[in-house]
Formats: sequence, C-alpha cells, structure tokens
Amino acid sequence: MPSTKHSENVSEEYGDNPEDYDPDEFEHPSVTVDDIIFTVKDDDLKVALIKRQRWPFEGKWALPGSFVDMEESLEDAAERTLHNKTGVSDDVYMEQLYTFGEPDRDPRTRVITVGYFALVHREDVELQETEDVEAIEWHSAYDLPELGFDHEDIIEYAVKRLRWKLEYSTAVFSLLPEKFTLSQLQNTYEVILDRELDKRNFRKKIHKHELVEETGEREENVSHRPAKLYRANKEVGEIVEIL
Amino acid sequence: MPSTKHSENVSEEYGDNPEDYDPDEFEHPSVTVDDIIFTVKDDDLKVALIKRQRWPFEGKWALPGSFVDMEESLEDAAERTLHNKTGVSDDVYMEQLYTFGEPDRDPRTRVITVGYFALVHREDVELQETEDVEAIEWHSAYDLPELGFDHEDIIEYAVKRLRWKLEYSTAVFSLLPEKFTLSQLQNTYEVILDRELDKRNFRKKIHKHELVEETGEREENVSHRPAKLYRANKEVGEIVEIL
DNA sequence: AAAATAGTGTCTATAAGACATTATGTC
DNA sequence: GACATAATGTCTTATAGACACTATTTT
Repeated sequence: MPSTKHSENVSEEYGDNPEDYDPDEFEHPSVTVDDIIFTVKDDDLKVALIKRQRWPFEGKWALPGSFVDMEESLEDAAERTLHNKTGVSDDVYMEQLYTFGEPDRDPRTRVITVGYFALVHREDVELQETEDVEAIEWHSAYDLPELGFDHEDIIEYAVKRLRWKLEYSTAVFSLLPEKFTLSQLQNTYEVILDRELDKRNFRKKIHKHELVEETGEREENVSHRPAKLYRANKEVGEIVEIL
Repeated sequence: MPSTKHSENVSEEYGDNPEDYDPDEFEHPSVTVDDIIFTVKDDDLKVALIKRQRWPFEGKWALPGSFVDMEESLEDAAERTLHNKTGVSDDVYMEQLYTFGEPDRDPRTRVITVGYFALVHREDVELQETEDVEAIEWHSAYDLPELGFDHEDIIEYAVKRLRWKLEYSTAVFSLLPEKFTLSQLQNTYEVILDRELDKRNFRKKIHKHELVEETGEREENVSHRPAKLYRANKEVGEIVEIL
C-alpha cells in the first residue's frame, strides 16, 4: 500500500483530479466528527468532555466524536454523536465549525475531523453516560483539563466562534430556557464574552432589536423582587448585530 | 465489505468511538479539497472553473479540486491544487470555507470535500492550462455556467463569505495590485457587494481606519487627471469593521 | 425595616448617511 | 477649452457609552 506516497507523486500519476480516482486504489484518511457542546451553568461556560479509556491519550479528556458512516451526512453524524454521547435530544443549535486535518493530529492514523458546534439549554444539561460508558462531564471552558489530540485548539476556536455568534446572531437563545429573565440573558452574555455589560445599555439594545417579548409571567420562589419572564422573539441563529 | 451499513449499526457494534476503530476495517469516504478562486476583473467578480472531460458531469464546469493525500495537510492540498491548476503562485490569500459532505453529492462514491476560498490579485490572473490539460477559465460569479456536483451551492456560500470578509476584514487587498487608486479600491467593493457606494463616505472610512498610505506616486498614461497610488497599511485578513 | 434584585432615562460623543462642487490632468 | 476622472466638507440623524437612583418583593 502506497501509504507513504507524497502528494506530488499522486498528482503526477493520477492527474490530480478527483475524477481520475479509483476509490479503492489508495488508502483514504479516516473522517470523524467532533462535537463541541457548550452550555452556560453556574456563571461559567461549560463544554462537554469524555474521559478516554484507552490509548492514545488514555485518562485524558477529549471531545465526543464518531466516525462518519459511508451513508450519513456530516451533520447527521454530528447529531448522532450528540444524542448517543450526551442523551441530549431536542432543540439543540448546531452548526459546522471547522475541519481539522493536520496529518499528525491523531497518532494512530490519518484522521480528518469536522468540528460541530452545539449549544444546549441549561435545562437539557443532563449528560447521560450512555452504553458507550466513558465518563462524560461538563468542564469549564476557561479551565480545561489536559486534553488529547488537538482538542484544546478546537475548543479555543469554538469559543471564538461562540463569541462571534453572540454578538452577531440570536444564538444566545439556544443557551436559555424557553422563558428567561433579562438578567439571565445578560448573565449569559457576560459569561461568554467574559466581560461585564452595563445593565441599562444592554436592555436598551435588546429592546431596540425587539429580541424578546414579555410572557406576562414573573419569576417565582425568589427571595427578592421577582423579574419578568420573557421569551425569544426571533428565530435562533438569525443574523442581527446585537452588541 | 459492509459499505451499506447504517450508522446505527456501526455505533452499536463499535461503540461509536474513533478509538475503537480499525482504519482498514471499513470503507472510508474519499476526501478532496475544492478551491473557490476569486478575482475582480472587468468590473466583475470572477471565479476560476475547469471544464470536465469525463463522467460524471462531462462537459460541465466545476471547481478545481484534488484528493487529499495521506501525508499532507488540508491547506497544503488546497495550495497544491491552486498551483497545479492555475499556475498562480505567490501572495494568495486562502482560508478554509466549509466542508460539504452530503452522501450523494458525488455520483461515483462518497466524497467529502473541504472548500478553500482563495483571493488572487488582478495581475496574477493568468490561468495556465497545466499538464492536467482541462480548460480553466474565469467565469462571472453572477452568471455561472452549468456546474457539476454541488459546486453552485459551494460558490454561493463562498460569495457570502467573500462579502463578509470585505465588510469585516482587510481581505480586499488580496484582490488588488500592490499599488492601487482609491477608485480601484472602491470599485472592488462595489463589484463584490453588488451595490454602489458613496465616494466621499467611502474615502472617509478608509482614512478613518488608516487602511492605506500614499506611495507618493500617481497613475500614468491615463487620459484624465491621474489618481494618487496608495498601498495597504494593514496586514491582509486583519479583522477591522470596514463598511 | 432590611435585604436583594428589578427596573428605568439623560447626556455626550462618535459614527453613518445624504448630498454637489472644484481641481487637475490629457487630448 | 473640452473631456474625464480625482478630490474634498457639511449637515443631519442615529448609535454607543458613561452613569445612579427608585421600585418591588421576600423575610
């Protein structure tokens, strides 16, 4: 098997064109999806990680991932991984993040991974340890444990994307329950952007863009003045310049 | 070969984990890169396309692409494709666009393609028909011929990214020669954004962000008042809110 | 009444957008 | 001097950011 061939050789012999290619003639890279699943909890930005049980990176943490099956789309593979590994099911915002393909990123073989970025509601946050058994836990994105592969870089990239999403889209609603207070909304922004926002200016903008509408309900069982509960007034993911 | 297996089966039998995977046990998808190479020429946004010589989509146009070799990075594959297919060499802005992986996007076999987005200077624009021989030509992104695969979708997505890049980064400089006039700069924006801009407001912004500096030179051999020539005063790709 | 959080408005500075005339070079 | 494009400024409106006090509920 010409597994050590260089691209130049391949190019010369095979005309460098997909159409000249016999899919069984060469070794192919493996393709996986990795999910970067975020939530906001306890005033902290959390990312779901599984603990690895075997070589390589045994005992270290890593993103939940799966191989892409020959007959499923990338997005289906990412959703399947989300469901199988976390037990989380509906109402999850998901989008493709980036494809990481350095030849040596996996010590076993050539693995190209397509990163998918997911935002789950605080409520959905129960990570089920599924049959696949490895421990899955929320970790602070600001204080990560030792990670296998290039997953630290992937998470760093995902946090940048998440910040962008918050400033320029309505993705924040995928991190909140259906009904939420304006303070919860602001807190979600503050945790993710890692800076404080002015309450009055924040509310001015939220209302100017008509991002929320009143439900008519208020908080209950709080030992202070209860806040009004709002719901999202835009589709999740819609592009709006918010901050 | 269990090439028709569904993902659920794979998941159950193999624990759904990359680490359980024997790279030779299953058929892998093929992985390609496709380059979406843009330039601005003749008041038009152009994209480089090759004419296909064989099935599938024989006679139709398609993006230049290559298989990813087992030992090269995705970016190296994209650059190799750029050089081999277009003859274009230095000073090209390139970034990963998106990964397209619908199972049926290629009628031959499962092919996942990583799109790379490239911007070349007007000057570098000589497309060389290389040994790989198929015709390569610039086509208007606003008036595309019939394309094979999902390449029309890919180009549509790339045009959106390009517009975003122009509004929020200094990527425009990769489309211009080293020295350029402010009218050329404005024209590049207008062609890509597909709308007219006010000359005075445009110049105000360019100067406010200190995007350009004077070279001290002026245009030559024009039959009207010659414009000053400027050069970029920021790194290409830097993030700045421009328009 | 004390504690805790909710909720609200003004002022200033900066940015965005609409808009027309003069300047300078070539032929 | 006719032609073609270069170059420039003002005014109005909208947006962003700094900033502090009152209101409401629970205990």
